[in-house]
Amino acid sequence: MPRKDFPSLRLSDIAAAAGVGESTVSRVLRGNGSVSEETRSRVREVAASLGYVPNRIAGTLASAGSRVVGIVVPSLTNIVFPDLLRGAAGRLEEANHQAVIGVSDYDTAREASLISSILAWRPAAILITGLEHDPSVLSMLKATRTRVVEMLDVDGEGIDIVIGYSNHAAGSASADHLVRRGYRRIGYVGHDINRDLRARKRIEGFEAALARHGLSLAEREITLAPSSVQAGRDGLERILARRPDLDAVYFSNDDMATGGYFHCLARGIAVPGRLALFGFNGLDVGQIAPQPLATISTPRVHIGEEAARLALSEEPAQKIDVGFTLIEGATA
Amino acid sequence: MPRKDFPSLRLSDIAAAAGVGESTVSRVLRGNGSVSEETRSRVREVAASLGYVPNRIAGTLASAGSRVVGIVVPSLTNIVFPDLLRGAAGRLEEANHQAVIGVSDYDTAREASLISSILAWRPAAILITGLEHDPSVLSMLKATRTRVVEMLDVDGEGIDIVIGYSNHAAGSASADHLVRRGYRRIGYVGHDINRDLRARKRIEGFEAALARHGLSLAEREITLAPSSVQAGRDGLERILARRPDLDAVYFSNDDMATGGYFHCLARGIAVPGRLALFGFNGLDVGQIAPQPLATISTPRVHIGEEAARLALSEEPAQKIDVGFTLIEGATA
DNA sequence: GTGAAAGCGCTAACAA
DNA sequence: TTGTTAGCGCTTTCAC
Repeated sequence: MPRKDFPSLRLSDIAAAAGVGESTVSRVLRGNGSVSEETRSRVREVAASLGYVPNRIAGTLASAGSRVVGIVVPSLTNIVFPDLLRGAAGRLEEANHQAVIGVSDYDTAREASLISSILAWRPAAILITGLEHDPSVLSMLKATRTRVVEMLDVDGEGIDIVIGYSNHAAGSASADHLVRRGYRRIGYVGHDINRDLRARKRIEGFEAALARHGLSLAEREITLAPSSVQAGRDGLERILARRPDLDAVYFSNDDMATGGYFHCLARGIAVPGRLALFGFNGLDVGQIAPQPLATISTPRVHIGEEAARLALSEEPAQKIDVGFTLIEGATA
Repeated sequence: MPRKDFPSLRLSDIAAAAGVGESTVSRVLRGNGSVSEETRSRVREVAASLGYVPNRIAGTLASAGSRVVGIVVPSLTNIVFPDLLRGAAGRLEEANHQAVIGVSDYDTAREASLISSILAWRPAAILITGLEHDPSVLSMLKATRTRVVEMLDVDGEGIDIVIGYSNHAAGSASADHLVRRGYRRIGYVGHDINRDLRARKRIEGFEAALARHGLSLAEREITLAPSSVQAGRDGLERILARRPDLDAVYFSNDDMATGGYFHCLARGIAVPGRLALFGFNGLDVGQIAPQPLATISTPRVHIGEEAARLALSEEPAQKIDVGFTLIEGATA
């Protein structure tokens, strides 16, 4: 039964026990400054034996440089964001920094409030997704002059550092591919694009490319819910009920497309003979399926890693397009 | 181009600008203490217009009560842990707390070091997974008297609060189910059980139950890698190469089982006629497949939520078994 | 209802 | 190489 206000060991306790001054203990524990080998080991010993855990709150306040990095993601349901976190957390740990996370649930107001409470910890940097934010975010970030990295998108203006890929271009590339393969009656099965702005940019890019080919989307089916395998399966069923003549369907992402693929398997719809399927993300599950999913793969873990690295760097503001890779797969 | 050491606005700046004392500003901003409506609104206005963001580092140091909760998970690759985080992060946000996360990569030494650095932030509580930890973890946690919640497992001794399910019992229930259905030549396809101790407890429970039925595992195929769809597909292929006569395979989790299912689809192996498949976790993807996967579903988001709630509560140490649900599915 | 002042536990000059 | 001391920005008595 732990208690909250429990006077834990302080630096001065260690100093007293080791018979040295506080600053000496501080030097030893932080490994800087010069301390004789003898005192050094004695202090370490005492600290360890007493189970001393330095108070970083005090340390940070005194040194005005926190080792915290805030990360705000819109969701944890889609594996894309855990991937991003994984990359970032790994790098941060190497650099001896701590990740404070927030989940905005694709809500810009909530994102703003999460950012504001993270800012209260005076983080060394803050990592967020996308380029569209509540106006207050911009002013808070500018005012605190915190290093900011915006991830996963390059279609627009960034605040400081931007690293990602063009969702618009990814959508276009998907359309070009389907058209090149001869598909003409193409439908779209998507999830809530009012909230997921990157999915929206993809379908916009997709339609723009179709238009360049003199085509347009034959039908669209949009679920007002987060993306999921279930939503993809149901969405495909509904769109086919309305337009049984579709020859290809573009999905808002791989989860959705996997659901669509399952629908085809269950109903005996030949893929891609009767219907082609195209996703986005390049998830493991889509690639291991009996027919690897045609999709676009993105280097998510890498983006997280680089975002963390840049966040802690002194590099100037910049926009980095890491690109994407079209996977031909076997469903289109 | 943000700079690190930038003298941000302090409480005293607001106090000066509003023409009141520091303590008054503090009272207003924290909404306690009595302040006249007039001063209150004036202070708020000034603070807002100047874009003041309180420094929680200083606040926490002064009040000795951090609003940080540490969470250490072994991985983010398996959606189970993001689910846990999602549940916990939601509850923490409601309670105005911040989540600091660490990813241990199933390494107990790294877990210990993550816990120790999180402890340096004097968190209100710390959430970890499983009941097996480096001995140092126990002593650190005891020494700091931090509230601890261990999640996802109840098979063993806990430190403080424990919330999860019995992996051993889940394994046993899976075996009982397969045996009841008439399967006798049962194999196991698993991932690195030296690191994933909960997967190990499941297969131990599974074998114990088989033994009670007078049976034993016909064959086992273990990949020394994290679980994945790919590993499951490859694992099933290998185990069948050695023992083509298996009539059922138990997988270490649903990702693995999904891979196995894909292998069967690709090779035209009739499921469950020729081979039954059984997983663990009850993931979305397994349930939406043409044949819903036989598996055991666990309330992961709920565990995360409850863990967060309990972590911030004053409840006594306790162990909560939230149980699990066997999903018959159509693959066994 | 409000302000002054004493810390919270550490770091970082500055001395010695 | 080591100790002393003045803050870091806030919260919290304690006066008024």
